[in-house]
Amino acid sequence: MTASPRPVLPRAFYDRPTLEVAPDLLGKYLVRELNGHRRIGRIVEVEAYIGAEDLACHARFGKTARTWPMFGPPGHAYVYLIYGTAHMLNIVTEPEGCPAAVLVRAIEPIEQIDRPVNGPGKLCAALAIDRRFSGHDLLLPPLTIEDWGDHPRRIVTTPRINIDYAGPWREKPWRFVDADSHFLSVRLPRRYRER
DNA sequence: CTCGGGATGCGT
DNA sequence: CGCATCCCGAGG
Repeated sequence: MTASPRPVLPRAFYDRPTLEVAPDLLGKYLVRELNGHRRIGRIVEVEAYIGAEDLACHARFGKTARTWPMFGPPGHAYVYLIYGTAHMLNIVTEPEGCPAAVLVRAIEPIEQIDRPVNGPGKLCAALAIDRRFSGHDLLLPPLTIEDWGDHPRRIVTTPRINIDYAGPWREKPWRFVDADSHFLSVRLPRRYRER
């Protein structure tokens, strides 16, 4: 049993302030078409990276051979490799010229996914996403985001993961998670898991 | 906890 | 060019 395609998120969805787009991405469906199949995961954890002033955002180096997609139009992918082992999928937000993006950190496996996806590198591996997707338009196959009309019951914010170097930006509550998901990359503190 | 892994941006 | 650094993951 295979789900049919649903509406792909339009450009206008991404062309908004990053702190609005990020929570709205929770509950949306990341769809990777490969070999005639649709590998699908429900987005459950994201982080916002906003502008050249944000010391955790790669845009702090300006527009470079790596970071150029963040400076382009919204609704495109920015993908990079870190630690030589893990690819990171980011979703470009804000109007062209405003460098910002949302890192997709975890998805819930829905279809055709055969390994853990509770981390940004693991989900890229499971969906066969690498730097060749950097600059890809997310309104077009083989990588899109669909709206299936579902919404998380509870969204919780926390500081972003592994940005201890980012000074004053370290504490900003720019990580957004579906508090009821069992597929997060880092577990929520107990006080958020109850209820 | 350690540590591999490879690209990247920057100082030279 | 060298090299410190990095939005991680696997393994112990």
